[in-house]
Amino acid sequence: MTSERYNVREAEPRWQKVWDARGIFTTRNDDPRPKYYVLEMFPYPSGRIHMGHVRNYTMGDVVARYMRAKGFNVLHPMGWDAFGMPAENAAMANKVHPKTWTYDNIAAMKTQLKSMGLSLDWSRELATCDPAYYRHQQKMFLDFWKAGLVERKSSKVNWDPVDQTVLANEQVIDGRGWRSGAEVEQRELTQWFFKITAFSEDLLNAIDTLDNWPDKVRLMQRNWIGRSEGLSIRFALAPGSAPAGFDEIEVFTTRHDTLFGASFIAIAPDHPLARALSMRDPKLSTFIEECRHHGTAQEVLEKAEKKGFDTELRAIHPFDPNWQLPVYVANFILMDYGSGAVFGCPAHDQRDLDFVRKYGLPVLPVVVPEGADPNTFKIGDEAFVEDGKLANSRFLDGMSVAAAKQEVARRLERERRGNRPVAERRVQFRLRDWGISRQRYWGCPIPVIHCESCGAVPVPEQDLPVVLPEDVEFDRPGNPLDRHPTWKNVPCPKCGKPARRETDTMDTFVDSSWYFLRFTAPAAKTPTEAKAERYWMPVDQYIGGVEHAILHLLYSRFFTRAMKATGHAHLDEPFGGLFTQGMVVHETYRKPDGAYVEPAGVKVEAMGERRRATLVATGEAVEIGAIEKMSKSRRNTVDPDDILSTFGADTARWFMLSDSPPDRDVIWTEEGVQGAYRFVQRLWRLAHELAELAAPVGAPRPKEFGAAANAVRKAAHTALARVGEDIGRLRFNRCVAHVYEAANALSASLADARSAKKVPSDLAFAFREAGEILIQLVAPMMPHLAEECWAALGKKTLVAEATWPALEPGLLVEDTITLPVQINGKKRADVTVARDAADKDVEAAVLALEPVQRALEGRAPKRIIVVPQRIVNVVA
RNA sequence: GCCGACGUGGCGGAACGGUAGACGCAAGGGACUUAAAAUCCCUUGGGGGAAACCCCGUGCAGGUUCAAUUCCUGCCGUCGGCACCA
Repeated sequence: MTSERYNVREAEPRWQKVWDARGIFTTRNDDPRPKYYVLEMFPYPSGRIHMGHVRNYTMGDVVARYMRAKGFNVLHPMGWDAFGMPAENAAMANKVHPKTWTYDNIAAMKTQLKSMGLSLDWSRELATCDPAYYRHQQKMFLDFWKAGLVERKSSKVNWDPVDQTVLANEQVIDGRGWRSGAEVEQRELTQWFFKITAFSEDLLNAIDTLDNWPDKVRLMQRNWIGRSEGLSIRFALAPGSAPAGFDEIEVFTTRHDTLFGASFIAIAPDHPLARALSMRDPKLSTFIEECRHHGTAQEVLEKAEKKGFDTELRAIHPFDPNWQLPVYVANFILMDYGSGAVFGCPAHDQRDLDFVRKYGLPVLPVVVPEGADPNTFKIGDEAFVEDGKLANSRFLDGMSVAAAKQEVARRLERERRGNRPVAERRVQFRLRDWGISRQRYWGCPIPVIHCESCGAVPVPEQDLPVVLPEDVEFDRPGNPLDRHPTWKNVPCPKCGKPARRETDTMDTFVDSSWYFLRFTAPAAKTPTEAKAERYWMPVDQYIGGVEHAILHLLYSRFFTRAMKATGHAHLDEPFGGLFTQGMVVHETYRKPDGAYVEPAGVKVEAMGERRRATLVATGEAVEIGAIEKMSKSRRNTVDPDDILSTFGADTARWFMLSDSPPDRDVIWTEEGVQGAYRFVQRLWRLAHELAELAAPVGAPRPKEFGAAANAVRKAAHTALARVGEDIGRLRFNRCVAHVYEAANALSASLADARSAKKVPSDLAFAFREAGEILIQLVAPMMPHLAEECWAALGKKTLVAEATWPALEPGLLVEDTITLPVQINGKKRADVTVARDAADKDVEAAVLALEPVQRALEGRAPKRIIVVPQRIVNVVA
């Protein structure tokens, strides 16, 4: 028995050095073994890692180390999502250059990540702000352009009229600019777009092939793409009142069955007709102006009060020339979707219903529930959106919704006006093209030169990369590129006349849409290197936060397709397996005056069942508040550095894996960390105790095992089987539980052996075998401790390089099994039978049981359900 | 507002439709110690009972089933995303 303790601070750097020196995590592209590519979403270099990173990278590292032990050539790289707004904000606030700030942060975070003992191939490190990276992005932009996947068009941005600058959605707070406080306006800018909608159908269909993605993410992506089949209908405008050039409004609808319930037509505030009308109607012009005084965020627009403006134009119902519908301009109609115009059927659409209640328009139900009387069926506060039978709809009466849609489409398709059908069936997607222009400095320059005679001209390939100029000032708002004298003004590559560079940079989502491809050959002179790309792609396991479930993943799926179309990749889907982890959350603490206090400054004590918190510095009582996502504003962050230096990487890693299912939030608690640390020490002691009683390394296997030895082996192999299964599914919290169970069993056996004073050779062998298995099970999760214990067991090799132990399945099979016996669905007894007992024999054994006899009171049972190997239920 | 998830002891959680609460934490009791820490052992969903054992319990209200934490419907609460935060 040893009274020493495991010195984490000494041991962890020591093992990290050993791994480094042997270069065991550097991955070769020409390794003959099967490949496995595991990747965690790369971090934004904010300056310090946070607990979310610790969790994310621990999970990936467990997978990487496990797959390495299973004999795969594992790629596990790391890089930096290094462009973005915070660097510019820091530049404005602290007068530090974005580049300096970013690279300092990278250096600091790299040190932190290294202290976590992650099995990363640092030789492949990349930063997206490095011209060596973004030059390839510029090249691909040009290739995409040639391939017809890039487009320039107008779109809306948040404009701060005081700062004269474009704002991100997060910089708009309650409709006002975050710095100036000025009311934000929408402004139209001509911007660059990637034509992601060219792949709408394919991006949607291919979701079905992503078997190793969470269902919820697949569903979210499907909904985001939002395919709907509907009808595009041309409503003629009543003659006389409409501005010149406008004689009809085209609407898109998926509810053409409700056409006879239509009460109005609504068009978007930026619909061409609305604009034309506003020229002659100052009131409408004011209304449209009001609509522009929102940010561009969808959430804000849809939460805003529904408002409309009656244009006094009238549209003619396609089935009845005498039926006229009012035309409104409405703030909830989006120009981006469909044709920017809808017909409103209030009885069967909640938003339309709310709208007509406000403006006093009629509500006529045209679909009624099966069996309801159309004459008495009334719409109250809620629209009827379910299936039913058509009513009040002339030739559609009595039809189902589906049949009515068919009939309406059939009739209107045949009808022609002005040499075109009045309606056409259309497939509509909610997905919009990807606007990539950002009016900011710290991003990848868009390699285009604007010339008055030649238009937008691609920068010639030999002039790539277009490098960001470093002599920029952030003393005022706006994009410094736009006011840079020499960088901006260049001759046109085509005609040589004075021209100017595109000063917009790319959305940072572009940077992160192909870094996983670049990792396969990070030094290649082209964006990718075909052989390496074919070998490594797709990423077998991608791990990151759910908050990226839609945008980042969808953009990456698009980008990979676009790279395939331009010869830079060979496949469509970049991520074979996806796992979305939950957040790290923590209790909040507040002083009586309401101010938040950091956990590091708070002492929490248990008072029996209750807990109370006090300030360490003053002893002042602090209120324990809600558990929330770690954030600076709530001051409930825990600095990974503090944890790593106090308890070590293994403790932090173990705790991150142990407490919650990885796809759910984990609550960081001081007690939990203490518990993890205790287990680190316990396992270290266990290894040393085992070493005293276990057979030496390489001892011959006994021919037979006694009961005690068998029990030890069984515990170890059971854990081995379960951990293997659960790591494969990333159920790390269960792996942890299995390790605890194995350790508990082994501790108990050791105690027995010690009190018996003599350890027979079969048991000594079992101790060695079980000890090695246990350490190997722990190794992916707590790699430093595992090396230390491995050495304590007398091994001269590294556990990081050891092959995963072989399972003996025979040890897991029992001769007899004990089945729970239920009476009327409630467990009342157990029955032990032979493993392969026939159902009949099981029934007989169950009927003989005393509690069953008692319950039956001499009657025959109504039914007996025997679920083989699981349970027996007697229905009395 | 729309889309998606989640809700189980004092706490984190476990449970192919089949024994609800594995495992950990906390708490209580005990051993060791001059004492504390560390360690080890025992108890621990609620209620009833001397005990055998019984009753109640997985956010709420229903439903399907021999059997529901699990499937279905509705509601309540919390969280994530909503296209310029990353």
